[in-house]
Amino acid sequence: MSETIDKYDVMILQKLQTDGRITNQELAEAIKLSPSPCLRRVKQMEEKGLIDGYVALLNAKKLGLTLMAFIGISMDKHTPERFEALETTLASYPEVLECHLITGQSADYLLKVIVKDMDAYQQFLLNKLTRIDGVTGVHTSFVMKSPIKTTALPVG
Amino acid sequence: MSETIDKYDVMILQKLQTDGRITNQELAEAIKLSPSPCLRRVKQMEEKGLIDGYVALLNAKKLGLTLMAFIGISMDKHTPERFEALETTLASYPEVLECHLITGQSADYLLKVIVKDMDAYQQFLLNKLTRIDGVTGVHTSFVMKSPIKTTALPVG
DNA sequence: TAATTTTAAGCAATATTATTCTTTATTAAG
DNA sequence: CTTAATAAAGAATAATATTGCTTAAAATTA
Repeated sequence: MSETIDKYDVMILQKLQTDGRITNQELAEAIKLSPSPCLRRVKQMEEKGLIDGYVALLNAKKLGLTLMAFIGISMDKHTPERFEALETTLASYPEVLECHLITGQSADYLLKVIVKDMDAYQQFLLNKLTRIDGVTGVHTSFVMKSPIKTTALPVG
Repeated sequence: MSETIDKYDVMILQKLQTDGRITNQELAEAIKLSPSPCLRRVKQMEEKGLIDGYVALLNAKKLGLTLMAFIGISMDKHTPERFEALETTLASYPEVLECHLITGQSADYLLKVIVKDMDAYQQFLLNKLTRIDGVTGVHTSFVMKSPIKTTALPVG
């Protein structure tokens, strides 16, 4: 099992992180390799799980999703049951983009949430988040702007 | 200028947010439309800016990026110059995936950072972050796990 | 409601692109 | 060096995207 990532693989990954719909021919040209070995490398990295998948990134503002927030959540008990129940419930809410279990004294979970407006946020908070068992504290930070926003991981 | 998003567009966006490399034929089939109007809709939404782009999502763990952190940053002065300088500097660091200007008393900025290990994190903190002009406080929360992690915005 | 206009879908032909197989080259080990 | 293994290149075929044209559906007006 060759777990080595050479310079060609790195270049492929960098390109695909920027343009996930680049044609194999263009990709091959960009990394100075012919199409067939280029495609083989891509497929191998997909199978290895290095590439999780391909997605379209949408423009939140143009879709009317103007309010983003990071929400710190504190729990009463730190039991696996509490955590699992919370995670399952949150996973069913499409406005929750991310949920992270974090270290630190101020919160147990950190959520990234996106909604239409402040009214929708209020609905989310009152009707969804604060109704989850075990949630004792909620601290919201609204996003005013996001000068850096990338899905590209630092490779190489 | 038709700013209306109908049910076909919604279905297209939902599909593309899950599989950005789906073929136009498969996409057309999925939304029950023939390939040519399907492609036309996709192109239109790309031009309108509803679709920002397409990217490959990589597996951080398999790339050896095992440590993710959210970092709250406090600034001495809240002047545009300070903010711009910080943002420009941060944008040059590939380990910084996101940078958000946020509301709240605990921090001015919230960063999402990914690095190889704790040693790399220390290097980032000491050699990069804390050396930026105006940074008075830094509070780190490490990510233990991320049960929810999607780039798909709630459409429709 | 009927006629008209507008808008979008369907169809078919062409151009691109992906994919596979075979051959050739490069690299590593003995 | 020679041999074996690995990967790249090339060429042929299959799949897909793309375009222009025709037809249908929807919306508007009289």
